[in-house]
Amino acid sequence: MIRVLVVIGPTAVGKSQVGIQLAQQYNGEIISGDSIQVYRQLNIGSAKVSKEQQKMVVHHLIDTKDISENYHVAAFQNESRKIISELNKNAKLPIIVGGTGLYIKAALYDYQFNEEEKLDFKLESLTNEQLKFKLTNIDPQTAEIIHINNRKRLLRALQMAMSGNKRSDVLAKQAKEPIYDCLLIGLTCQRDILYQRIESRIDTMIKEGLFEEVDELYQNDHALFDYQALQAIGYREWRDYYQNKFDKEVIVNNIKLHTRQFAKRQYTWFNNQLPVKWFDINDDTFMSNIHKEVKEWLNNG
RNA sequence: GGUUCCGUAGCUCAGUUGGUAGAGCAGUGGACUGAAAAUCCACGUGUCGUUGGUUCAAUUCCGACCGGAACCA
Repeated sequence: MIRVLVVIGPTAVGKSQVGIQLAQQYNGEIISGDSIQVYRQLNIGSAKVSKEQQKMVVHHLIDTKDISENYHVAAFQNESRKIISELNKNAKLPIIVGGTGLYIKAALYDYQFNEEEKLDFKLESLTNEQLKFKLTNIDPQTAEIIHINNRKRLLRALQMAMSGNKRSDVLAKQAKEPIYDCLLIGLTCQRDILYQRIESRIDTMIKEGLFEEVDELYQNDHALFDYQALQAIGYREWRDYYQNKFDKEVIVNNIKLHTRQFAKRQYTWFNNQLPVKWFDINDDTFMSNIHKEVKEWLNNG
């Protein structure tokens, strides 16, 4: 089994730095497990690793898309797996570093996506009740699981069912186990400390020119906020600024608020979806503990 | 100084024609298989400003006091 090292954790705990250290020590290359850092134009707000850091260690899946493109799990799974097997051929240790739980799990586990799905059944005009009713008829098992208010999921499940790939069937075929020999290192710290880190990280982003970054994109393209990529925290909030709803101070506070809420959701995912070994970054020995863990893992099997 | 209004959950406010109260936001927990930095779900006891009075019963009515706002002098 190919070995894959993974560094995860909520936003602003310091994953990038740890990833770089591990890559240097264990002859690895980094695969970014992040749904936003793939976009070339989103730099400051996505907390992308700097050019200097990218020179220290090879980083993959950063700056691979234009903001006008839509990115998604299936693409990430495909691309990351290709890189993993290539690195393995060259005797490099693949290290996934990122905070997008679904992407990382889809790469590591037996998630299956169909090659080409033509999903264009024009369901947008239906109400949630109608969607749920239709889904109950074709794929009752899935209909039971998805809450009626979760329109996005209802739509997706119905599209799948109508294209002949019932979600419940697809899931039933999967082994639900990792396809790699992976070690998941989780970085954490006390909640209030994390929230402080988030606060100061965003203040730093503003100083580094987050607004200017957004403003330049907006001046070039007033349809900016319609792009999927612009749903990213740190970016989408500025729409309210251009619509004269809030001033900059309120926008910045909203970015902080949304980032905190995001970090909490990340914890929920990591704690319940993946077998993570957690290390507290405020523990003086956390880095050496991680090394111990990694070495043990590399020496086994 | 006078008049009027306000003081209820961390915040913004409803409400009880007198039977000790509930929304939104925040917060916490959870779900998650092609938007995931997305989307969705669950969870609400708080001396109803303080203190007297009326009453079987007061957060609700009356008085005083404290804090805040507006207006008049």
